[in-house]
Amino acid sequence: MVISTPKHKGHDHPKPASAAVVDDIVAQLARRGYRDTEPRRLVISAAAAQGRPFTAEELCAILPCVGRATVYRGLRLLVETDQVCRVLLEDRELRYQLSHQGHHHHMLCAICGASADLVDCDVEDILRAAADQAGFRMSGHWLEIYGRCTECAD
Amino acid sequence: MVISTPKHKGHDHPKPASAAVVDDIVAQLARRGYRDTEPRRLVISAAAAQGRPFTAEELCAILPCVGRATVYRGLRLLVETDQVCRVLLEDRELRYQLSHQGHHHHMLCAICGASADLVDCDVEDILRAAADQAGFRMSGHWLEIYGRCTECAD
DNA sequence: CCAGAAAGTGATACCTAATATCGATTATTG
DNA sequence: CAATAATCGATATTAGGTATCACTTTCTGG
Repeated sequence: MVISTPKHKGHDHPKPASAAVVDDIVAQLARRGYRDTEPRRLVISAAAAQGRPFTAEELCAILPCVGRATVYRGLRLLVETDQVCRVLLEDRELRYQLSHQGHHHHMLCAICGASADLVDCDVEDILRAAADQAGFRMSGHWLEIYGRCTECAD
Repeated sequence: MVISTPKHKGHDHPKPASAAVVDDIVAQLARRGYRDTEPRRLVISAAAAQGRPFTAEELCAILPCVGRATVYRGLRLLVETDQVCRVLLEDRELRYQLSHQGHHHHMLCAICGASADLVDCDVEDILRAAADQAGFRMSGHWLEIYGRCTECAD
């Protein structure tokens, strides 16, 4: 079981998005036929600069020069192309986060909002087996884990 | 526009809510100091009559004689007192369902909308262990399983 | 059993998050 | 460089749910 912990310690602040990361995402999109536009880059860049899961509205506030619809469209596109994943907080607020590709789940800190990836965990096999036993054919699932990260442990 | 559009096809019909079930829930509420009112009973009765997870709006449509706010308040109360639990569909639509007490998860059929309970599964221990390994102290989680029920399996 | 406090109700206003519309703008490509 | 298809952004709209507040009902205790 491999854990990829958040790279920021403490109450982090947005860090400048590396141009390389943005370029890479833009390239991924280009490969699928999506254009390289200024507003799109701004959305990607702002998303990449966040240290933890963020809301669409937060991005809108950060990018007053980009239309609201464009921010939402950009995020949707990024989710559809697996560049960004969505996480659900306990109060059902929807947030976004740069995706570290591949199937994984998130552990979300209720205190600082940080997120840690949980990969290579065998929950899925267990779920599938349990579903099977009930004659249920599992095709997908949604799982979020809530708690406190190391730093907020108390 | 509010129409009760069952996005579900299939095999079930609302069954008459047994008076005993309603009485029992009303009694549970009374024990906590909540009053026994006509609109409340209507909400409980309608909820109990559903064969599968339903939305608040559906209940509103079924109970045109009960105010919208009252339906929502009633559902919230039932959730808070563990009489009803909430389930999330894949498109993040929120639905409700009479609770069979105790911690459990739901398997939701994407075809007919039916829900089956998953109990006595050890997912939680696994999740807690995985979280521990990351120094994450798990306090809660949200899990929904999507797939096809036995009848829709074909 | 009855008055009145407290809980509950419902019409409606409001709110938030998100999508749809549509004319103007921009990126590609021939 | 012009054509055209994608994209943008201001704005309207929708969905789902909460807040308000005057009115009604339930329950209590004298």
